[in-house]
Amino acid sequence: MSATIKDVARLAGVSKSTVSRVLSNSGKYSQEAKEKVMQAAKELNYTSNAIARAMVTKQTGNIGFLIHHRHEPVLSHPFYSQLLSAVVETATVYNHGVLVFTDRDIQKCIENFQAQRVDGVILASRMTRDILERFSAANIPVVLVNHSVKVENASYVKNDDYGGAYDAVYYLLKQGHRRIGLICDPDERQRYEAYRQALHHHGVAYDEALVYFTDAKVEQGKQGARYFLGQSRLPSAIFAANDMTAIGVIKELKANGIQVPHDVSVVGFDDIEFASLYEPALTTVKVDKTLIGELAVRQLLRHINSESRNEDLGEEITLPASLVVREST
Amino acid sequence: MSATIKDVARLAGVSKSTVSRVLSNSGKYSQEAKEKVMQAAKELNYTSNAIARAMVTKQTGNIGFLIHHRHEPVLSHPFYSQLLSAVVETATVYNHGVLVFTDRDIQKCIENFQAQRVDGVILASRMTRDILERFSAANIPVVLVNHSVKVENASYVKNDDYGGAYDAVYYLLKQGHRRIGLICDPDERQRYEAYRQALHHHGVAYDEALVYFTDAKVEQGKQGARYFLGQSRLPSAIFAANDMTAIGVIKELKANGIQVPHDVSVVGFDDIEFASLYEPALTTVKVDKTLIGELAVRQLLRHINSESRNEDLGEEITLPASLVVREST
DNA sequence: CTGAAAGCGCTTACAG
DNA sequence: CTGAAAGCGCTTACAG
Repeated sequence: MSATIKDVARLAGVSKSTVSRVLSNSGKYSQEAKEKVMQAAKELNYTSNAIARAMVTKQTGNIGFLIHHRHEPVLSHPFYSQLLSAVVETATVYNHGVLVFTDRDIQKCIENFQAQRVDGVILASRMTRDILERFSAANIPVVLVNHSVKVENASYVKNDDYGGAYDAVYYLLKQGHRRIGLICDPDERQRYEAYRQALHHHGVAYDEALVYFTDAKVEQGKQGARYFLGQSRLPSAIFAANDMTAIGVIKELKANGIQVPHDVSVVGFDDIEFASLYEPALTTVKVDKTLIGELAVRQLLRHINSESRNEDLGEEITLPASLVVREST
Repeated sequence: MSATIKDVARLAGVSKSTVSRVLSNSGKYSQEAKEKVMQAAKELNYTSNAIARAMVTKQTGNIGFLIHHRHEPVLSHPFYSQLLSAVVETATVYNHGVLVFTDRDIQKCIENFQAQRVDGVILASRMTRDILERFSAANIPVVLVNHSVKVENASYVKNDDYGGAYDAVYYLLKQGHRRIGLICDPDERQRYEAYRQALHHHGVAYDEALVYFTDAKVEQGKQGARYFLGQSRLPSAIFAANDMTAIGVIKELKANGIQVPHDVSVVGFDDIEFASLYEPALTTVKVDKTLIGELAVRQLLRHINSESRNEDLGEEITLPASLVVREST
């Protein structure tokens, strides 16, 4: 179908070896050879075959992106779509493609990545230790995003969840709030801990009844709001540790005639694009999804390009999170 | 590194051919051979090498997803992220990976797709005819999403933009509106035409001053609102032919003390997740992004799997669009 | 039903 | 600087 290196060689009157050298710009070749090859390649409309190259170099030039959340696809979640967008753009800059899989069956995803021989993968979902070990066994470099299961020789790019959450709660405290509700994904330990500590440091007793664990979705936020609505006394502020949840909370409160921020203050987490668009605009913890994505691929590429030495390249980058005060508090 | 078919063959005491047959479940093999091979494969932790297979079968099992918009990445736009999500999920079901590229340089993307030998690609962006012809020349099947440049042997999955937009304007007309503004991406010819026709069919003169062409973004929506605000008389309704634009319009109107829908009605287009979350919840034209994504990969797979015959498989699927009336009108 | 052999399109030592 | 040859890990006729 499409021309191969062999066709080019024949037309240029040189060997395949020479063609390969000039096309990949490696090794030595004469200016004359180069011209003939280039000319022939253009004439034949030659495009390189990454598959065949990968066969020998063991590098496909593709990185994998894996995402799932409790067996549900979340690729369209604003947080992840922005992350993926940054990943794809950065990878493209470095001439890498990104291969995406989401599947309820995570084992199948791993197999696919292995079969496709990706050079490395970015894990954007919560993974268990044994899953990480499979990657390690398969000798596939990984970098984990916003993740805390430690495993050797993996890199981490994360947001300062603890700091961000602490700031959020501290801010609420400073505003005079003492009854502060928390709605949090049970996997977000850092945010939960920060909430506890901030309270503790400021002499506010921790009240279990003020904490509601649930998924990071709008509907779950509504549920959380209902949970608080069911209590004899409403918290004066709610830290919904995710913007989608925060929006659900506000909507449900409004539906029950409760004004935000007049009656209850709400702060979210993530600063998705919609946070500033919503009304009231969300006070939230800003997470730099674009930078996270960018650093994740950079870090991964570093692993990939230094496979030779078996040193532990595991590095951990934590990006600062900052509170953005808007209208919901 | 990882075990190959050869290792499995040795351990199982059969030939590579036999291993290949049982592993890919093709051709004939005895039950006995199967057991030995399976056992050996498991023991060695064998995973197939899709690259090597692609080398001979000429099928990588990957499809490409290309997106860009006037040289800007839009992967994180809610419309496209939902589309991609559906594409990835559907592809996964059919055991295909999806390789994503976004680049300002679209030629480079095409080269990458060719080099990676994707089996086909889904084009989610506006493409010019010559770009489509490159795919055709490279013999890569394509399916275009929401796209109108016709090219032979390509399939189209689109939304009934014309019908949806017509319904939206008709609805506004029925509500008694006569001065209806339009804010529209210049590439969305169908929406524009539907606007004109609906007006025409109902005896309302077309007024060029009521039409503002711009990009489908929040900021551009604000600009559009300002444009109308600058006129001596505000339209009584604005059809912002994209939800992001519609939100921008509403925000800007509000900022100027104008109530939606009390003073001005606004209808959007797309029904992104945020449309129903925003306040006022957007009246908009619902586009089934998930179904579009699903049908696009199904259609593409059909092309891929019937490459033998050279018949024109170009098919065009148009999905109905329906108006969803909420609070902004 | 099974195995030996060729071949997919490249890259990379190895000689020259 | 250049070419012949081996080999990457598979699949697929072809014999048997």
